[in-house]
Parts: sequence; C-alpha cells; structure tokens
Amino acid sequence: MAKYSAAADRCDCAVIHEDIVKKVRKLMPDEELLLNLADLFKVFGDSTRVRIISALIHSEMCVCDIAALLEMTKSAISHQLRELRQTKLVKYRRAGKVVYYSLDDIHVKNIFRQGLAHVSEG
Amino acid sequence: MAKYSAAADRCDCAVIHEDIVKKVRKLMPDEELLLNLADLFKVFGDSTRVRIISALIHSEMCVCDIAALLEMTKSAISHQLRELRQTKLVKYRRAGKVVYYSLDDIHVKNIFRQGLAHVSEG
DNA sequence: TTTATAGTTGAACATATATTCAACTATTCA
DNA sequence: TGAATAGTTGAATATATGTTCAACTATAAA
Repeated sequence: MAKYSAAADRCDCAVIHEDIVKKVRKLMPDEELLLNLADLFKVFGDSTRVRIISALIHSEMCVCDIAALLEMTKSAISHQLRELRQTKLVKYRRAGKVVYYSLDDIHVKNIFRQGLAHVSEG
Repeated sequence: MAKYSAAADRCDCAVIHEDIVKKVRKLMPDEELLLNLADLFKVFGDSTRVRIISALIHSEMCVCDIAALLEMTKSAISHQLRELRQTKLVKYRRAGKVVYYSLDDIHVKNIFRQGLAHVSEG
C-alpha cells in the first residue's frame, strides 16, 4: 500500500474547526498501528481468503480439500494460504504428503463473526 | 472483485477427506453472504479509510478538517467518503457550505476495535 | 449578481493484487 | 530407484483500486 507520495504534504483547504482537528489528532492511534490495522483488514477483504477462513473455523483442512470445497486450483489456494500464513492468521502441520491448515489466532474468529453480524443484518 | 471465471469450475486434485469437505460445506454461510463480508472488510482494508474511521470515532468532522488531519487533498478524502457512504458506514449532514460526516453503524466501532486489539498485541 | 469557499465527480494514471501456468520440491509407495 | 500425489513458487497476465487533476455544483456573503 505505498500511497502516492507526491503533493500531499499539505491539504488543499483551510482547517475549519482547528479545535476538533487537534483533539482528534491526540485521540487517534499511532500512524503505524493504523497501517497495520488496514493491512489486517485487507487480508479479510478478499472473497477467497474469507471463504478459506470461514472453512477453517469449522475444521482443520488440507490444501486439496480447500481447493475442492471452493472449486479452485491448488495453486490459487496455496498462494492465498501463504498470505494467511505470513499474517499469522493460519498455522499448518505436515503429515506425510499432506499439509493441514488451521486458524492461528484467537482474534480471527471474533473479527470474522463481528463482520458477519454486520452483513447479516444489513 | 469479479474473479477470473476461467478454468475454475473444478479443482485440480482429488478430495482427500470427503467427509470433512461435506461437513464444512454445510456449516459455511451462503456464498453471497461471504462475498458481502469480504466487501465489508475491503472497505476497512485501506489506510486512508481506516484513518477516516479512526477519526470519526471521536468526533463528527467536515471534509476539510479530515483532509487537514490526514494531510491529504479534499478530493482524495471525498472519494473515500463516498465509498464509506455507499457501504453505509458513515452518514452526513449539510450545514450551509459545510458537510459533516459521522459514523453510521453500531458495528463499525466494534469491528474497528476488534481489529485494533489484534494488531496492538501482535 | 459576483465572488469565495466547501465539496463532489469523472477520467486518467499508477500501483496493487488475484489467478493462471509451468516448473519445482517433498513425501509415500511400489 | 522410479512413479505418483500433495503442495509450493515465480513470472506473467488481467483486473481492481487509490490519488491526482480539472471541471463542476452548492451555499453564503459582499
């Protein structure tokens, strides 16, 4: 997410409510934390990955089974699992030729369910 | 998110654990719901939008103030606010020339905080 | 009406990213 | 050892998307 570094070292308008801007600036989390937060949600923001997570909530699964379940190639699934691994949302164990993936975070389910509650009511 | 429709009408491997695949398939939410879920998280998955949400948690703000706070142009902010409007995560009211935005969903704060808890612990 | 400011919008551009394809590694079994 | 299967990986491709730019609307004040 390297944003365009050009131009935006100053906004193109006056601050209308300086007091509010100052107040909010103090209350907001660090820039870096918000970047990490956006990156976290970005991982959830893809239908393939969401479906993988949605599956792993119910059971540990191997790559082949996930591919069959989602009707996609092993390669496509494997690429997405790598992203989920790198962001530490899933863990894996190898048993012979088979690699089993499962959720690796207490927050994953909560974040997932919270989002699900939102879109379910919508 | 129109995925590549090509080829993927069948996975390129055998199902190893048919019982698990069948069981998980039954437990998973509808395809459409998961698509909506991914779209929801996608909105949170951008640093600019996350920063906007993070600001609006603390106070209603006008476009100019948000632009000043985030050191970005009004146009860039306005484009993102439109996305947040379309997904019904923010609402707005006009007062003269000024348009004030605020959060428009009980879930937004919860989803945000849940994610924040995750990245804060790391 | 004229001017100024707040905000919006569409197109263009640059960048990010998901899937495909082919080639590869790892493990099991004969 | 050789064949078969599970899974991974890098490059290429297609697509999605965030910011910029310029032009626009809306409102207020002179």
